[in-house]
Amino acid sequence: MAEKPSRRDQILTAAAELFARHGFHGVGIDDIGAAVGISGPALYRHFRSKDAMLGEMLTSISERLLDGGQARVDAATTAEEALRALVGWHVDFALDDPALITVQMRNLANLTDPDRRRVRALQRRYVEVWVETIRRTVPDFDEPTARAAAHAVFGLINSTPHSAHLDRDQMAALLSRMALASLTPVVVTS
Amino acid sequence: MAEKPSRRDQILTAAAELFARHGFHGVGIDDIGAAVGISGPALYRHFRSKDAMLGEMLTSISERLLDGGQARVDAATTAEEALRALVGWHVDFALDDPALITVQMRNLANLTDPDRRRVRALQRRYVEVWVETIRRTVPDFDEPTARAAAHAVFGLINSTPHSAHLDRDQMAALLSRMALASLTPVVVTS
DNA sequence: CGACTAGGTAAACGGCTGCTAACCTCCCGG
DNA sequence: CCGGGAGGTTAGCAGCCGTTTACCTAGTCG
Repeated sequence: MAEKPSRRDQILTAAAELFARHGFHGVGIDDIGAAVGISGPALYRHFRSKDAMLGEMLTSISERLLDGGQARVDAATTAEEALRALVGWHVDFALDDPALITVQMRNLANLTDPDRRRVRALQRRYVEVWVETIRRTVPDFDEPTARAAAHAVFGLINSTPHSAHLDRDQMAALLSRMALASLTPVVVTS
Repeated sequence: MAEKPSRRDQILTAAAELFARHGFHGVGIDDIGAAVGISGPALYRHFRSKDAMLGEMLTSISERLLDGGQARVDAATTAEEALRALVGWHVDFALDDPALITVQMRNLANLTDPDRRRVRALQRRYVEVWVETIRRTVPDFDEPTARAAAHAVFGLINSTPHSAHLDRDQMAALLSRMALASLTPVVVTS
């Protein structure tokens, strides 16, 4: 039998799906409770507040993204390999956890101030990993351009939740190819 | 002197910016009023409800996108030209109206049911324009693939609001190049 | 000049919602 | 066997917020 997920985790994944669909303010405490079979205020046995749920959810996802990305880059030997690994990592994440990706994209504004600072810091470090990797493979991108390009690639890959009409593997292949192609126009064009 | 924008339009643009920054539910009626120098309930002289503001905002943006896109495609003579025009059109829109683009991406869920139906219908027709154009330039994409690719390109271009650290023209050039490159990997790769 | 209208105000209401309080019930270790 | 903590429950409060109401201007037009 599978490792039973702790109640906290059950709640977090359920909440993530609801937040992704209806937005943070569009979901009530009672909705989240109902989604895990308990009702309403029982959640306060596990979380200090609704804000705390979002906070924990977003910091954990940001940490996972950063750690995984860093690990892939470290494991790669060439710059091109690193970029491919990074793209693959982010694509897998977006396809396997579309709810979390959606919440991270849309609900940063609903975080508590200290939580938002923490999450932003993690995200910046993740972007930095991308920027360095991009600049190693596309040397004629200056830093601001590489940063803008990284954000654009995030947008491309994170668009997944809006178009699930392809099966997972085809989607992964398509997104990876598009992402990599979008990052190497200079070689072909100019 | 410029054509004075009607009060309604002032309100809509102010509301768009607020909705983009804080989310629909994160903005109060009083905030919107304050942003245009009047206070609170005065808005009800111009709109039936807060929902109606979002509804009008999103239907108008969807109509503009569709009409503009269709026009560019009709004006083009070759398929490649049509695709370039479409990309340029969407990029310009995203760069000139980042708030509207953000709201359209994030706040579909907050629409009234009939409004959402209307907006969805318009969006689908816009996507259809893209799908047809993409398939004319990349014939080996089947329809679902082309649709997924279109959504991915939207994500890429709409990522603009998150990374304004480049000036407008550089940003437009970068996004256009990346978008076009992401759509034509097959020619180069296989 | 008088009356109607467009547009604004402040005050109040009513419902929704996050959170707390008080209470219950297993389960488990000494 | 019994006491306490973990994890539920329902009822209720408090505050926020969209909306309505009643009232007040300033133009404008017959």
